[in-house]
Amino acid sequence: MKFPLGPGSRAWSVCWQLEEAAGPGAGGGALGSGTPRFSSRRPGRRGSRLSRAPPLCLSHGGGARALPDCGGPSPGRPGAMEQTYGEVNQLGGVFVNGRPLPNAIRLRIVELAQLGIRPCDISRQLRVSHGCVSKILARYNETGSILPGAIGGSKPRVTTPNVVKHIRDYKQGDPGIFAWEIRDRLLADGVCDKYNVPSVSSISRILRNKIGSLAQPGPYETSKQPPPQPALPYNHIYQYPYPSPVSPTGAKITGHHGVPGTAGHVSIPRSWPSAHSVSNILGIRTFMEQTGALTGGEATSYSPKMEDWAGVNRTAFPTAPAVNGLEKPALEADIKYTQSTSGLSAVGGFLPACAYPASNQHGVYSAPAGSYLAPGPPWPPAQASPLAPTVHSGELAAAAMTFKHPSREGSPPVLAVRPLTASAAYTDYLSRPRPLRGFGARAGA
DNA sequence: TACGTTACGGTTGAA
DNA sequence: TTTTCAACCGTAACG
Repeated sequence: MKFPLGPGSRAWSVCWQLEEAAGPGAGGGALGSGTPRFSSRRPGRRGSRLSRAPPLCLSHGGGARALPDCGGPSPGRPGAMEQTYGEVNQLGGVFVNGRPLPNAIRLRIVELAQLGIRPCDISRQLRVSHGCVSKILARYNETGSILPGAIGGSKPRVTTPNVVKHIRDYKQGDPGIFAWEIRDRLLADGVCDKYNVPSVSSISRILRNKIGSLAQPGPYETSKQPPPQPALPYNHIYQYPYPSPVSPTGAKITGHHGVPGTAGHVSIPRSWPSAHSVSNILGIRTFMEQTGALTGGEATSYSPKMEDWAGVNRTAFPTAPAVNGLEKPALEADIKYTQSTSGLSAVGGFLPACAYPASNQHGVYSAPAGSYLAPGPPWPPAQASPLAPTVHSGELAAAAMTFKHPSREGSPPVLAVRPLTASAAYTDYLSRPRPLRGFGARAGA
């Protein structure tokens, strides 16, 4: 199902502002009465189902509605037509195709799994497809991060000017050198490491295209100015802890994302192949602690546009002040998933522990997370679940989270303990590392 | 029934 | 400014 909600927003802004306290009896939450909760099963090939779904609009007080009710500016964002598209999956959950689930939901998935709830139950309870639950849990088990990967952009260039210069030097020094020899020398000289060394074909292309005429000075050699580095093809948060301490530009790799370090010219490709490295997580965490961002409450002056959030995707992180660049996503969940009760408002405090700042979920699900869960009849519908009743969003959010699987690195887990309402015992209980059940558990086992 | 995998349509952002 | 490309997303279906 789709519900168009507003034009002009790549910053998706699903305008479903659900009843905050929509309980089981509150009319089904986002899915208003009369709205079919389930997309009809569509035979035939996969993938084309979404676009055929009838449009829905989830808006304040009215639950899901047909299209005409969906227009109108957002109360919180004057002038912005909070009209965008969302869809309802077979479980009645709302999602935006192509966009990550809200961090609050991702967090809850992990939390519930840590509480021993089966993934299938999590799937049903949160109304998220089990494939998604599986994916998130698997990723969490593998990386310790609940956050989605980096969306968009392209792979970092490995043929940085510095590399090209070295290749040129090698070629000039030995015109008969083979591309593979150049490659080896790049590695041996520390110009590149195994993660960012150009392929032989790339080197050949460089030799052919850029260094075809060795007599010609390189584009960056005519000036003493350092070559303009490609503007950090991927943001700092994707920095990968290469074995080599030297970046292709010779710059030292800074430890933490968001720290401009060498003025943002650390030409480290992002975390290819892994953008979810635990090191990133730890680095972020450490940095957050250092900057005090975790304790920050100043959720002010944040750009409402998710595109402005450096580091949200593959944008260069240093484009924004480091601290803000971190705080913003860190607090995003607080902003976006605010609940009158403790709810999931604490999720922001957990996010910095993850590999990425919050994804572009700003406005994607601009509803309280609890409300996200609220739509539709309670699950299980008519009976008290042996698991669910003990799991309230507030409790969960108040709990401590382990964002680093201890088994992965043999070090104590990094805990993002929310120092609020959780009792010490409960916090301790939750912070105790244990493998997640079901989906993805094997990855961490 | 539970769960891993994957095709699919979609979004995103760098080149 | 627009297009292309390759990454990622979650869903739904398959096994």
